[in-house]
Amino acid sequence: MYAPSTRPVVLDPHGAANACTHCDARAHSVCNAVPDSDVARLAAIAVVTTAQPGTTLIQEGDPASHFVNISAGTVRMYKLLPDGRRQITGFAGVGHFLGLAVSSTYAFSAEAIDTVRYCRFSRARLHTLLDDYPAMEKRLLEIASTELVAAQDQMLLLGRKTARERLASFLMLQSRQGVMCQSPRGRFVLPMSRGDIADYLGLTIETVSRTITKLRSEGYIDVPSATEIAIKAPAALEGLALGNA
Amino acid sequence: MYAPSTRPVVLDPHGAANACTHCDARAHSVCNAVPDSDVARLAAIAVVTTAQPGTTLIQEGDPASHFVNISAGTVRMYKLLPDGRRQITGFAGVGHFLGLAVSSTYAFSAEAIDTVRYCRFSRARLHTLLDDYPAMEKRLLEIASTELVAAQDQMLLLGRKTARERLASFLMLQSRQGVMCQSPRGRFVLPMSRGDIADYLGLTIETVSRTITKLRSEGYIDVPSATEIAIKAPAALEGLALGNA
DNA sequence: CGGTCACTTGATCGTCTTCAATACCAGTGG
DNA sequence: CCACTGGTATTGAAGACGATCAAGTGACCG
Repeated sequence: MYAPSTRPVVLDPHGAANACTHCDARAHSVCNAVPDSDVARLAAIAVVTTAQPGTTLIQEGDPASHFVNISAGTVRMYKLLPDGRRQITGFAGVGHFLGLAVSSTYAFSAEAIDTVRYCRFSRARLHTLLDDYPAMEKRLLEIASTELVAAQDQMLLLGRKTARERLASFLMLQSRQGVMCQSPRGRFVLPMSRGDIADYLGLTIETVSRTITKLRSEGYIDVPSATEIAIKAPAALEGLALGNA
Repeated sequence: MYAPSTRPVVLDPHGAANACTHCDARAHSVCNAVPDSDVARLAAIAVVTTAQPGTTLIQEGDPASHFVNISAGTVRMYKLLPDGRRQITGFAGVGHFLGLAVSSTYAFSAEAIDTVRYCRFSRARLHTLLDDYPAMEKRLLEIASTELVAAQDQMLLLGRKTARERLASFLMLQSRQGVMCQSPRGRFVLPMSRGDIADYLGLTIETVSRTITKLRSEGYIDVPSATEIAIKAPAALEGLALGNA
């Protein structure tokens, strides 16, 4: 059904329509603004692609010719300074929509963290669709607003929180997002490396590692493996995230 | 023409229509999506208000019942931690639009820095207008996207730049925005206090003050008075902002 | 003038960074 | 089965940048 590699699968309208109808991301995404009956039109302009870990989906400064919708995996969005310092502005998982831009070029880069399946839409084609589905436009505004709220939270974190509070905030956020997919209560997998976490929280790898170790030794969390986290005291950790000592 | 105090001036359609037609903010704002001929409809739902310095226009957590459009003055948007730490997420000047929210409550607060004149629109009423003017909806999406790009830049600043680089970035940004209104080349007025700048850049008042002094003594800028800045070496300062030593 | 308030300047302190070494884990090949 | 390798994570010690605490300056205003 889906393309196993980077080969697009768009030319068979029925197959493609099914691809959209049964897409894991559809429920959480822009696409749900299009009714099932018309989903073929959406499918007709979507190019389904798979990206291996480390692949660049969007490159800062490139012409903003496409939108991207994630249907599996996790992506990191980031900006770089000329000397290589990196700030990760967010992680995008299933259902997330990338590529909103005012100017003609992308303002950030996006890379696959693990194996990522996604749909590419030509900007121009999606815009013509938008005229027929005002609900979709409203949905885009909703998405942009949500991102804006998240960005403001992140500014508060980066500007005013301590390393400890940043990690607490981050782990609580991940646990909330992980809950949808992961099974055991309060336990989840971090798809990103310590380096990614550091560049997301405005810290160094060492500080992230030390702080996680400390939170573990204090009984807030369990760390079964480097990529797994279990939150043992969610309320207390949420308190930490908000600055309660 | 405009209300001199907090008294709304909406009931005279012709007066109100003129208020919108000749509004300083119209050219830069959402309102330019509405044609001159229909501007009365916009004016009919706008409540023009004046806020004294320090007044709260929007309170984080309150029901998000209104949109706000600034027609004169400057506003600071911010978020607080329970213990009082503050992060200013942005400054909004003439033409800026506030109040985008997904949830039913505002995600941030907004206060007048100087005397601010603004229009309030009921969320519900503006939404009905939006159905008649899809261009206005597009404009809102554009605005949200622009804000998002600015937010990402600010995350890079807060997470990865030094105090020196933050001040350089901030001054360059202010000079760009000031250019529209201020007369002499590269010279402008900062409407906000050192404390506001500090809370915007994730620093303390002392560090802001010291860093400005240093930039002055190094010949990058002139500081005729505490609220005035003249940029003497724009290119070099832009370089600083991007990390060139 | 005396008061307040914002800003500036100075001295000390602490958190996080930097530099460096070690541990760990998965994969590969002897 | 175990040594070897490369990459990632952890831990340790020293250092730096910005925060904190504290005093001093200047402008505005009754």
